[in-house]
Amino acid sequence: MNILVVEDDNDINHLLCNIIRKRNYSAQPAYSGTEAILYLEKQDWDLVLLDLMLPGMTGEEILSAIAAKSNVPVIVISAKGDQHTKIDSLRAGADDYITKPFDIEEVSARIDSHLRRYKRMSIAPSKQELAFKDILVDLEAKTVQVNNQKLALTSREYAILILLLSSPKKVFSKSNLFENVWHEPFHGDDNTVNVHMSNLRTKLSKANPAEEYIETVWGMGYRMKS
Amino acid sequence: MNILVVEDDNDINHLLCNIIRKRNYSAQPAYSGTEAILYLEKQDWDLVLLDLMLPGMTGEEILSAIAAKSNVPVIVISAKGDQHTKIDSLRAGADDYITKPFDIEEVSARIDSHLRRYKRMSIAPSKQELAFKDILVDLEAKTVQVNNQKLALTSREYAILILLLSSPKKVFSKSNLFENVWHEPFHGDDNTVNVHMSNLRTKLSKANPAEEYIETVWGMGYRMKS
DNA sequence: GAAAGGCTTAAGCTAATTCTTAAGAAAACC
DNA sequence: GGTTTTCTTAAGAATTAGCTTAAGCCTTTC
Repeated sequence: MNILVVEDDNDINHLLCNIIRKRNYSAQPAYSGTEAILYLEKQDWDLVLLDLMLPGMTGEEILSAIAAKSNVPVIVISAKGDQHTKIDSLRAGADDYITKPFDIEEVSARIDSHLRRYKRMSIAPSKQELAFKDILVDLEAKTVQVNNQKLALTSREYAILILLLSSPKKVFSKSNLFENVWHEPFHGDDNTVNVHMSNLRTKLSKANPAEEYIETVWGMGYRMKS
Repeated sequence: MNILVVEDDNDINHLLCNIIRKRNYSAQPAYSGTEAILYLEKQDWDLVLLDLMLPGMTGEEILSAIAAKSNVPVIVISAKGDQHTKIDSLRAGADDYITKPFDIEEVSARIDSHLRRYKRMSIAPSKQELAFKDILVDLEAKTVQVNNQKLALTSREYAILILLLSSPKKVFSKSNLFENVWHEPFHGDDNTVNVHMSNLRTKLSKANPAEEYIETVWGMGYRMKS
């Protein structure tokens, strides 16, 4: 779960990030509206904590800018305690409104509440895909297309492919693969990864003999071949 | 949009219903926990406003009873203003917590905010029917037709079918199914889903022996067979 | 409080995948 | 060229996932 914390005050931002990390979510601080917009464009977020009083932008501007970029839930955390601002923010697209000074436990509980709801509901929408060369993975349907042909992979092979595709430039060591696919520690004398990798490569190259998709980085591990 | 208002005080219940109707949603008053549960079983709701202090039930009992019946969002409206109760309620499943005496405009704005979010994310937004091959589901009447025959499904079977049909291409893992149908965390050694799936398949294929509707994706879960 | 229907659990069974092993081939390094 | 690492292959064993059935429990209904 990735949470973006938009707050210009350094101390408060830091405090909020700590609350989030204590609950084992990842927190990314942003200190201005423009910085926040950049982060929103760059990747998907599960929740935004937003201070309304940012330099150079009004609260409504920020809220509508966020709404234009994504439909991520937004919790406003603001020093403005008046009903007028609160109601306007909620009407402008905020999902919650907490006034400063805030109770840490309450912020934590509200974050959890929104994430819980969001998680429960994100069953249907947003199509998620991974693409690389002519490999196309539909993460929801868990199908793999190569060279316009459907590829039947076992769940292990699928897990390996997904992992490699998640960071195509990264070299994954065998122990790295083992931890992420098998969720077990790796014992150096194990040929299992080799065999699975071989099987995966065979299936990929059957679908498109002209391409080589996975390369071996000698002494290091494996990586998608770019 | 149907909103259930659970509040034993007649005047406040009436006031809340009026707020809701002013925004052109329909409001249904309930004056006790047991009455609320009955309404929850009888039909689908888009939102619940809930007073925590009801005769005969504690707040947490009500919240978990609601969670067991459906995953409708719940806004708690309570006279208890202490942080402890607030945080406990949010952790117990509430989506929002408003303290009495409340600001009418704020309640209104928060209702809108939750409905907006729910609508944007809900599984089958504003659709009254689901169709797939010759399966026809009437979501209002909760009836299922296959091959022009009415199919009598139990509530669990129905819930499973609805979930699968909501994203026919998506593979639903067992834990995924469990969370969405049973509203409980999944323990790996549980055979329940298997059995229900088997029963559902049997009923479907009795109605139309020629078709296979649900396919098993080995090691991943289940999906509608396209 | 008896009956019916629905739900869960347990057990046996089948099918599919995964692991292991090992030996020869191929590739990379020095 | 020799050494090391990695790849491939294949077959059998082991493991795991899934299916089905039936019995017992629980809840609802009358």
